[in-house]
Amino acid sequence: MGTKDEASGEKRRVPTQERSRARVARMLDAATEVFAEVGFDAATTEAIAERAGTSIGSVYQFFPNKKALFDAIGERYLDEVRVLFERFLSEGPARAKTDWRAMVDDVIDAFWAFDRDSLAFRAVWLNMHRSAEFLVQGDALNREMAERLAPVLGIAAPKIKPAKRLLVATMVVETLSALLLLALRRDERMAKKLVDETKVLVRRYLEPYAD
Amino acid sequence: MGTKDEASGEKRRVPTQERSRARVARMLDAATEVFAEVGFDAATTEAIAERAGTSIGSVYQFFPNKKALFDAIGERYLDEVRVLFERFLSEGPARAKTDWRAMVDDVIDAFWAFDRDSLAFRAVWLNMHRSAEFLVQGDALNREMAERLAPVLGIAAPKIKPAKRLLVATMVVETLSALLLLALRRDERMAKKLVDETKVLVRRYLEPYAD
Amino acid sequence: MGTKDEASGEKRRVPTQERSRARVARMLDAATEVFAEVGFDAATTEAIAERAGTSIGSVYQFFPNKKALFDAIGERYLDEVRVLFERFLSEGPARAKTDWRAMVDDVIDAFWAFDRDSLAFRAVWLNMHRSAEFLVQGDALNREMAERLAPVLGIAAPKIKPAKRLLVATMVVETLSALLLLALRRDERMAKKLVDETKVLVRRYLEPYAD
Amino acid sequence: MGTKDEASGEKRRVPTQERSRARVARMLDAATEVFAEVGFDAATTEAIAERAGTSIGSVYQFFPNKKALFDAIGERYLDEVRVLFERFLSEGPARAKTDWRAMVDDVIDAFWAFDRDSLAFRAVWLNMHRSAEFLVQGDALNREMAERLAPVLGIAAPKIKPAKRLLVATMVVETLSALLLLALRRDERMAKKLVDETKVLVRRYLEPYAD
DNA sequence: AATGAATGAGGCTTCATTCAT
DNA sequence: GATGAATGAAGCCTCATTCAT
Repeated sequence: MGTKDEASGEKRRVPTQERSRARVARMLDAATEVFAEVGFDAATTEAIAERAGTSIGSVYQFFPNKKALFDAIGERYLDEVRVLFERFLSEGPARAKTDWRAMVDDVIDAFWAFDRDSLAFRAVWLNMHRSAEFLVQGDALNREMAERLAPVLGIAAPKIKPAKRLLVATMVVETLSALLLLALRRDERMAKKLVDETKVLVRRYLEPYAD
Repeated sequence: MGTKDEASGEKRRVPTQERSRARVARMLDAATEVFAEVGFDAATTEAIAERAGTSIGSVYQFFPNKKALFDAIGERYLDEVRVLFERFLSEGPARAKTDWRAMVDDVIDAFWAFDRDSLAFRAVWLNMHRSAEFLVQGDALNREMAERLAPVLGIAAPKIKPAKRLLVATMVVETLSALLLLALRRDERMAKKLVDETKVLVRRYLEPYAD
Repeated sequence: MGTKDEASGEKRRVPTQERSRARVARMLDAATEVFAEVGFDAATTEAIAERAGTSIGSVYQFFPNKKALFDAIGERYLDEVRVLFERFLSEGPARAKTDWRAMVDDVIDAFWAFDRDSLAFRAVWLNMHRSAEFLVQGDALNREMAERLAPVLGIAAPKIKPAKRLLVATMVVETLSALLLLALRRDERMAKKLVDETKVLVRRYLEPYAD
Repeated sequence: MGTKDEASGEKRRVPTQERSRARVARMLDAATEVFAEVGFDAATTEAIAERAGTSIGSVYQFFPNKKALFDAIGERYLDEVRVLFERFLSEGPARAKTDWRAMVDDVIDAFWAFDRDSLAFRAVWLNMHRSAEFLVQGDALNREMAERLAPVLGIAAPKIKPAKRLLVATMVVETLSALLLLALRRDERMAKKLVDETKVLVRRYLEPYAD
């Protein structure tokens, strides 16, 4: 986990050339968009290649099959999420302790901003439930996020018994995903309301665990 | 709503004979299973027919296309959900007022039991996000559930301003769905923990709105 | 030829009951309409049964397959054509001799009137070219019509050598069919012009053969 | 007209490479044969692909659907017919005036030779009457041929009032098609007789209009 | 490495025909 | 005899994947 070389073989070649790296990035961007827009099955490799400005031949040079594209997107999404978490963790335990309520808001805002722009969130979470094969990958993602959240909770909500931390983290991750996904398909106004109410929900849930 | 002749233009025969009715029920059961297992796109009409113990020809006698099967499942699911809600509503507003906490638990237990057996829940919620076409149907379902929940909240949580009731109901519906869906793909032990924690979450969320 | 029991077995049972006879007639009418409207392949047996006010089951009681319906229509068309010819033949050779020009006009008018109402002409000639199987049937029809026309020509156009009579008759039949078919798919005004010009054409063609 | 991108929305690739062009030509040849042999509906795309020595996938790379193949054949046929007409028109009005009888013979001979080899004629005229959708295309072809013939008639048969020219041309085109089509399905000997008699018919029809 | 033409398995759907009631 | 539900073969078309250039 987190070390590349995933599930379906993901990558055939490690792109050493700079140009290749950029090309692969364009492919992933394109795939993310297409998967987010029409879903995994309706997405055609041709459409992805075209939007990436390449040929399918080139796509298959780096990804053994369609699924590998999806996996790579998940991986990249995770990488970005890791960075996001790193940021909050680096703010120091100090803040988590004293100001956890505001921190919850910040985290939710950060994810909301991130998800709205990147589309990766949508692509990943929307298609994760596709089938058994995807679930493994999906749950892995889910679990990693929970694992990253757990230590934060350890500080912000010290009353949670260590053994239960992962459970609570999982609850939060899953709830947050569902609600942001919902917000994503509503109009601007409603989205804002949903996001704000999500903050309320998470705060109320964690409150008794805090302090 | 609830009177047949839905969305995708049911240009097909309406089952009047007893035997046909049973057959159609078998088809819907089969479709529910297959959609729940492999997702809408990966599900083949052939597989559905086979599992239903009929021929594709017969399936198409009642459903004009694959999507119609899904819509019918959604409709049937909604019908069952309506019954579930009716039950709680008929218990009288009395309980909602005094004993709303226990009532939340009961509702969650009821849905959990229901969802675990029927698979319809899984089939519907998992595939609802597929595409624009499905979203309409999916959000309609979502909205109907929220609308049914809203009045209950009106009694149990009188502090919610009427204008905000639907928002809160939507939050609960969506959160509940996400968490039960999660529980559904975990093992027995973990599922129980998740369901229990879900009760906690919902209660805490509603608490300040109650009384 | 002309004795029933054609090609694909045509009829399974000879309808003795009056009711059955009427029913079969309705089926043929329906088939004629449908074949004329959408063509043989696009015509569904179900549509034919429905328009005939029966069930497919009943259709198959009298016709072993779809093709048999078409053959029966051809047969019935031929019967009607025979009657038409009989009429002209019975007017006596006298007229053919002295007044053949007017007779040509009458024949063409008669066919035009007949074809426009009955639809059978359209159904038969339009679908006759479908495939090898149909061609046999179609050419048979063609030939029978030519054979009926030949003796009339023998009188009206005595200069045609007997050996050539069938050739000329075939020419006339085929030309007439093509032009009436064309007229049938043009609007009223144009149709009239075409029919009139057809008379001119046939007259000019036969003129040197006459007298 | 004549520039590609026809009717059924050629959303497919335009063959630029030499190899592709040859492949497409093979597909059209195959389609022409199959359509001519069994008719449009009975023709299967698979059969066409096989006879063309390719896969259906390749066929669909260039033609969005079966109908597009037919349209392309019609278009190609028209192109060839145009060339044929061009030839006669370029012979100069001189001949049409003095020697129109021989010219009629030549035209008929030319078409007969052309139609016998190309099969396109058969494929097009036989299936043109199929349905409303085909009629448009079919009548367009019919009309174009008549329009090309009209000016020739203007010279050869100056007695036809300009307003009537198109009518006469249409008569000739349609008659000629019907008779050549008939000749095509008879044996060699009979075919020759029919073609010769066709010349007689057309000459006699036009005679009074000439000079 | 890049391209994109070629392949063909497989999915959805229709409809002629059968047969139990 | 009549009905119409049931069957399943077969057709059109898509699209993931390969491979020659």
